[in-house]
Parts: sequence; structure tokens; C-alpha cells
Amino acid sequence: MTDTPAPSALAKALPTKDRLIRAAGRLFRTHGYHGVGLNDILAAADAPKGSLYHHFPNGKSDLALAAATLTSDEILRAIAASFAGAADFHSGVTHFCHKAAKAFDLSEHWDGCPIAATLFADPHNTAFLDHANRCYAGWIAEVEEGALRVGMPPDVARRKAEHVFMLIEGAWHLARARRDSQVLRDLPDMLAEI
Amino acid sequence: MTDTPAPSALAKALPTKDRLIRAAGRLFRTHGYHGVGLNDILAAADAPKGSLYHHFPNGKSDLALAAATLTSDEILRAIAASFAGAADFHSGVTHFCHKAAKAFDLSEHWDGCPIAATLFADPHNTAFLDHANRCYAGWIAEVEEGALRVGMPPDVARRKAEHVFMLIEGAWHLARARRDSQVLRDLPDMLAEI
DNA sequence: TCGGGAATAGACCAATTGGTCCAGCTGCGA
DNA sequence: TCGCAGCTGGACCAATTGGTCTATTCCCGA
Repeated sequence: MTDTPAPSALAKALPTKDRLIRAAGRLFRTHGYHGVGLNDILAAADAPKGSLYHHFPNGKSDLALAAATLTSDEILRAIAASFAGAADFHSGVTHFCHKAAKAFDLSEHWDGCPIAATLFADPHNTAFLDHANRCYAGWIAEVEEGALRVGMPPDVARRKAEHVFMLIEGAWHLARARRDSQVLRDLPDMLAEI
Repeated sequence: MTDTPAPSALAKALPTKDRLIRAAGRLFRTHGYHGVGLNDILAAADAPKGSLYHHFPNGKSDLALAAATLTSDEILRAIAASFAGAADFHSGVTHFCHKAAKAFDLSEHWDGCPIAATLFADPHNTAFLDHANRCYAGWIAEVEEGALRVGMPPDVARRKAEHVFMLIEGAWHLARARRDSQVLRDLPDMLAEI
């Protein structure tokens, strides 16, 4: 795999369990669940194998669920923050899209959707799919809540939230293929003009 | 991996090279590039390892590019067919979304985007990313052409095509998490109402 | 009928995979 | 100070990974 070494300065300060979750999350996001070996995670987290199976008895899959949860919660907070200081829906969406674009640029590897990369590993793994569904539903609900807060009529807020979710996921795809986050930044305008 | 055996009745009739491409495509779509071993592909295609490396000297990665190309061309044709018999843009999009939903339902494994699953394996592999970008650009161009054919003004056709692309990719994501293609079928209405 | 390139068959390989297991260390409460 | 649980370190494992290589078979044109 041969990747950039972990930003260990910060990482080493965290307890082993958190280092494992963060390292796993970062690697899964970049390479996908099956593209990452336990050894990669262990090396990035600077932890021995014994610790992994102490904190996560089910090994890799437990780690994937924990990493997905952590990232999903971060995104949840980012959505809330984007709408907290927004005057209207369009401005809230704009805030979030720019945040997403910045995160995308920061991940020099052009990561994909963290949930999809981590949890769409095996279509038979219903635990993974259920968790992915929960995360996505949470994001959409958070956007809907933001829409209501800025005064959007309740009967359109939910559909609008789903619409934004799909647009962002699709734009993320396109951004990854193009290695360019511009499409994410252009998204609010596209949403407004159409 | 333990998957449904290949639909060998049809597959056995094809030459080995095509069997390999089709088997690889199907498996990559379902499990992702790294989630599929050469042995899985060989077993599904009922071919020996020698044949694989005869037809694809670079092994797995050549196979992935070939499989992506095949699927991408099929999608290109599906887009063209959807707009060929369409009176307006909305109806063309509706045709295609229903085709996509049907394909999704047919793949009992709830496959993801065939290009993303196959070519987003390694962010350093520029050959993969370039190819993915080409495929996506082709799809968008085909939708744009369809839009022009049904009389959409040229200055909005391109943006509208990108918009549809992103919505479908996002809806596909959501459909996979929910194991339900309804979101794909609802997409044209969403596009119209907003 | 024969020659020869294309294609097939599969043994074999080093490296890596996810996972198990246990011996030792460490730090905290009694 | 002791005891013990929580945690760490890493040796070890069978299975699988992608890939190489050679022997054989197939098929078509001369």
C-alpha cells in the first residue's frame, strides 16, 4: 500500500483505541475496506496486534464500524454548524459544500465517501449495510432539521434534504475521478439555478 | 467470498477472454476491486490462470480496465436508448432511471456504481482514475446530447446533464444502503418538482 | 498431413492476509 | 506494598493473495 506515514505527532497523544479508530478510518476512506490490511492499520496507529483484538474482539469489522461512526458524527456536526450560522437554506448548503471541498482538498489522496468506502465492502454483511443506512439517514435528517430552522416549509424540507444528499454524494464521486473539488464548490449555484 | 455461481449457461458459450471480462466486471461491481481475488474470477469464468495472463498480461488491473470499459459502453447505450424515444428531457431521464432501478433490482447483491467499485481501488493509480474520469465524462456527454436532441437550450444542457449524473450516482448510493431501488424511481419527479 | 502460433492447464512461488494466543508489563485500588 | 485487571507486545498460524513459468493441447493454413 505504501502510504504517507501517520501524522503521529498528534496521534501518539491519543489512547491506543482512538489511534486505531482514526488510523483505520483514514485508511479505509482512501483505499476502501478490502484495500487495507491489518498490518497497515497497526503500523499507522503504531499499535501491536494484541491491542487491536483487545479493544475490538471482532477485529477488522468492529474497527470499520467504529471508524464509520466516528466520521459520521463529525459530518453530522459539520452539517449542524453549517446551518447554525445560515440565513437561509442556500447559504447553509453553501457552507457545507465548501467544508466538504476543503476536506477533500486536504485529503491529498482524494478520498471517497467515508461510509461507502468503509461499509460497502460486502453486500452480504447486513450489519455494515444497516449501519451505513443509519449514518445516511442521520445526515439527511440533520440537513432537514437545518432546513426547518431557516424557515423552509416542512412539507418540502425532507425531499430537499434528500436532494442535497444525493447531489453531494454524486459530486464527491465526480470530484474524485477528476481529482478536483471544484464541482463540490459549484454545487450550491447549480442547486439554486435549476 | 462465496457467491452465487456464474450464469454459466450463457457464459460458457462466449470465448474465454469475454468470459473473464464479464465475470470480473460482475464481481468487481459487487465486492469492489480489492474484494475479489483472481481465484474468484477464474472460478466464475471457468478459466485457468494461464488464459488470464495470456489475454491480460498485466493481470488483474488490465482486467479491471477492460471490465470498466465494457460496462461503461453498456451504460452509454442505455442512455442513448432512453433519450432516443423520449419527447422531452424529463421523459428521457425517467426512462433511464427506471432502467437503472431495474438493473439494480436484478443484481440481487445491490451493486454499486460499476466504475467506482472497479476503478477507485487505489488513489495513486492514475491509469484507473483517468479511465474513470473518461467514462464519467462520456456518460455526461451522452446525457447532454440527449438533452439537445429533445430541444433543450445548449447553454443549460451541459449543466443539466451533470446535475442528472450527480443525482443518479447519489441515489445509487442511497439505494444500496437501503437495499431498495425506490429512490432511483422517484428521482425524475424530484428533478421536476424542484 | 504437418508445422507452428495461439490458447489452455495448472503446479508452483514468495508475500501477505486476518486471526489466535500467551507471556509480560503497567498502573491503580486496597 | 501487594495483587490483579487492563493492556501491550509480538510470535505464530493456516489460508489466500497476485503473479510466474513450463508443458500441453488446440486449431488453422500450407
